[in-house]
Amino acid sequence: MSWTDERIERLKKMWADGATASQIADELGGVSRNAVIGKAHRLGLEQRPSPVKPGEEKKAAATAPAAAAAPVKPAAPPRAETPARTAPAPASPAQSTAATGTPQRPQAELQYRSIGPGGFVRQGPGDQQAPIPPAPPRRLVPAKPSPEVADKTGLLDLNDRICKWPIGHPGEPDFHFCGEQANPGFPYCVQHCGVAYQAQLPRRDRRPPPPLPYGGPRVR
DNA sequence: CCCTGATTCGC
DNA sequence: GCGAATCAGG
Repeated sequence: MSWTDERIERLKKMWADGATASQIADELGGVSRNAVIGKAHRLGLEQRPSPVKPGEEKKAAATAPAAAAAPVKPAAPPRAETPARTAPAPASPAQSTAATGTPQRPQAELQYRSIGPGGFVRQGPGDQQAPIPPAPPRRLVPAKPSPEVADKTGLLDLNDRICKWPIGHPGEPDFHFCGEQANPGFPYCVQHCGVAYQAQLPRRDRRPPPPLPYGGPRVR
């Protein structure tokens, strides 16, 4: 996905409105939170209360205080809205995480509700939330352990002392865990620790093909 | 652990 | 210019 004029406009607008980079990324789609932040900075728009910013200091800048013209900026947060607690704000279907069911940003005072391609509406605490459709009736039944996993180390067998190295892939019928004696202080046995923990090389010299397990790129 | 924005740097 | 990786605070 590329940065078309429209997408840049939306980015600017939402950024100015105080949406977080994640919200913007979700809304735009096809880009990561990092991409949004990177773009925002390249566009020059920034100056936002950052959790990591406020205390600005340099290590090597011990001397030469005169050189800097000392551009003092008040940096008054234009967004002075009081975080009025919104009563139970159910996530809209578009933004709910189906699998986990966990609301992603319940603390946000502004939500951007998509109204289709190219549009969204800002929704403040006072606004009405469209009623969410009731979930279809479901009866949950316990899964029966398949014979393949009978003797293997399953999720429920995990504890601090045994190796949690996954064998196979989640969802596969015989997915299980290593189950060996764990290396004390580590989640894996000695052997798997050797695979899991490797010296950090400079990015330049790193061998891309990452070690197992999983290895699949994160999918959204 | 989750979140956040900032920064770096290979591409 | 782009954005993943990383950093660092809450």
